[in-house]
Amino acid sequence: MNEHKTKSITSVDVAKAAGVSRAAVSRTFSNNGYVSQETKQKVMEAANVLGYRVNHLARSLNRQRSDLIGLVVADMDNPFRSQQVSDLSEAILATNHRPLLIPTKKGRDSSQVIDMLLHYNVSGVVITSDTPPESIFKMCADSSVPVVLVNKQDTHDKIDRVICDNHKGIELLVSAFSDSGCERVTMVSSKKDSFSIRNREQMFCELAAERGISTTILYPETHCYQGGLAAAEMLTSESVAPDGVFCANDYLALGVIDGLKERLGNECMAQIKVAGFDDMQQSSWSSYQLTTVKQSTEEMAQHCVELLLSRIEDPDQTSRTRTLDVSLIKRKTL
Amino acid sequence: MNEHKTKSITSVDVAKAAGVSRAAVSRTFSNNGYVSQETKQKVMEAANVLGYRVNHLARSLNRQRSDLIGLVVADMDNPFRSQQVSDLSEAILATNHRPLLIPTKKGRDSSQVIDMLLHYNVSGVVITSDTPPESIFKMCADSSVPVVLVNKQDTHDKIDRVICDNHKGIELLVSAFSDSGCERVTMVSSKKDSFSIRNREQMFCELAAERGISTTILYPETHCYQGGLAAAEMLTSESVAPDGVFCANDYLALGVIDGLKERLGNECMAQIKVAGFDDMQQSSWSSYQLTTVKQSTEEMAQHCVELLLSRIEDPDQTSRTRTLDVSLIKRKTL
DNA sequence: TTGTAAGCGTTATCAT
DNA sequence: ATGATAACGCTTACAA
Repeated sequence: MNEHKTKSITSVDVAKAAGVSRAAVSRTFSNNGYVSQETKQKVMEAANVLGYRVNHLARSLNRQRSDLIGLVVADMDNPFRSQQVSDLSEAILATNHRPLLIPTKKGRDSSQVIDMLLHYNVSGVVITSDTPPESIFKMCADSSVPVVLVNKQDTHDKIDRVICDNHKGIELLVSAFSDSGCERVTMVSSKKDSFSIRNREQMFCELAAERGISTTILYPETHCYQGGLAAAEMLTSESVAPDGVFCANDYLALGVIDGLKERLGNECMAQIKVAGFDDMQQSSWSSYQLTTVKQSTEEMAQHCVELLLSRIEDPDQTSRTRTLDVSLIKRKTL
Repeated sequence: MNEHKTKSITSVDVAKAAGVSRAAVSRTFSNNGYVSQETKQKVMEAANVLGYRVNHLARSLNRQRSDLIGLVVADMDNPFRSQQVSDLSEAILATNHRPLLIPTKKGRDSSQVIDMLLHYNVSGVVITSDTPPESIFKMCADSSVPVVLVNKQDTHDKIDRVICDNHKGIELLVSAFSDSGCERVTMVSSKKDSFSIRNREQMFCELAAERGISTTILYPETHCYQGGLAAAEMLTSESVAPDGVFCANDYLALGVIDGLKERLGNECMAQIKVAGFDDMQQSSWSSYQLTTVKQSTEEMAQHCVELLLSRIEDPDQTSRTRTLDVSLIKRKTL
């Protein structure tokens, strides 16, 4: 417990105390180059006594990479998003990198985001925002910063993606609707743009048609709880009621369920089948018991860091796309 | 659009291009020291052409502070927590700092957390974890890194806190229970330790007693949805049913409501008053319509950055505690 | 107002 | 295996 309140302990201090050169200190802490057990020991001891910690800023400056990973995310209010963020940051930490959180709420200027990323020499970037301005990842790619896009359509040279298997998911769902005898199912989509939503929309129509299920699509303003509420209103004012409702994501579905219950009473859920997509935490709550398709955020995070790490190793490999497996979670609503 | 794929543009490049010294470049970008309009202009132009960006790593190394703010948070699964994180990171960004996200999930070694913080010379730390190991903020304080504790009891020299006004909140709630004629209300707490929970527990018992309301306390394992479910089970197996239930936080309350409905049927909520604390997003969902006390996460975030900034300015001022105002949100359950 | 030069704390190269 | 030494890119006295 020394009292150097202001001046911080550097490798020089440790070197002096241990009676070695600062190169030796560097080598012991970076596991790089040769150090004898003996000196390593001495260095460690001196470091402990002095309370020395490697200065990552200096290290990063020298190595030209910071071990920081930019985590660009919009809509953290969405609980599914925050789950993604949580798992991503855990995964990033697990690989000895640090997540630099960059929320892109109410239209933060994308050039600002780019600046943060580039200013800090981030070693990589994960983008889970719904509609990331192309400029962001283009800029990163141009500066040869590894980028992983999560559930985004965009494709770009040297940029990897991980996409959840919407096709399989929709297939599972359509089968389920079909198996429970649904003939007219309405899909709840959203006006706001999003790859996942559009993609699911298209596939649902295709696969439903193949099974002889007729489809209608509703477009509330947003794809969140409020949007679901609005969709429920549209649903109940339609001339012929559908026998099933597929929501582009769980967040919408919860709103739809609540809206339906509000208008039609709690028992209405027995008459109409509802399904969502994502399997967010709340979907399992007993007020909802939503049947849905699960995409594991943990696996997603795992894929992201693997892709990132591999591209940090070898920046010039061609773009890869990892598909995230999904599975049907059968609950009460379908 | 130049093609220096690998070599990045430094202030020297800009200086050359603009025909000035690199000090001039530094001055223009750091708004520090004198620069004539004329040279500023030249520098800016050259920088634009070259696509120059200040290297924050180098700047930080030199200035001995990184403008990074450590965001230490546990339990990001809790939607209220993620809302806090979201607002905090926005507020941090707004002050031209960057949030370094440090989740402390399944007992990450606290020394690891400290390392991350100290390795990067963070300019400050916000801790919203429920039970942050004392060692973390002690270490930071010793290294004179500004720390703000959110809803924590601990107090330490040079460490600031922002605490939500539990007293006022509980008062509002007790009045509400009293006004609707409740005489026996059960409080749902939790075995897991948490300042907010304990604090509310104690105050509730005190204030309820003053009003002649008798209280019982339940201790499920955790203070989340599952804990609420468990509490509901205990509640329904008690000999005499209470006429009111106060949950230490909304997350518990949602579980309690769902548990109650499951056991007693949907209509049971007419018989029993329920209230929570925090006002998380889901509490307003129509399946719950939970009456609760709101603590604004935005204001909380605002307080945090203000305290942090002020302490960065003047590190030696005495500890301050900011109290977060709360208000009663009346919905259907009480 | 501008330029020069000395750091900031590491790491990597090159001798030894 | 170890020790000088030159980067890494920026800021900031101090001179001019």
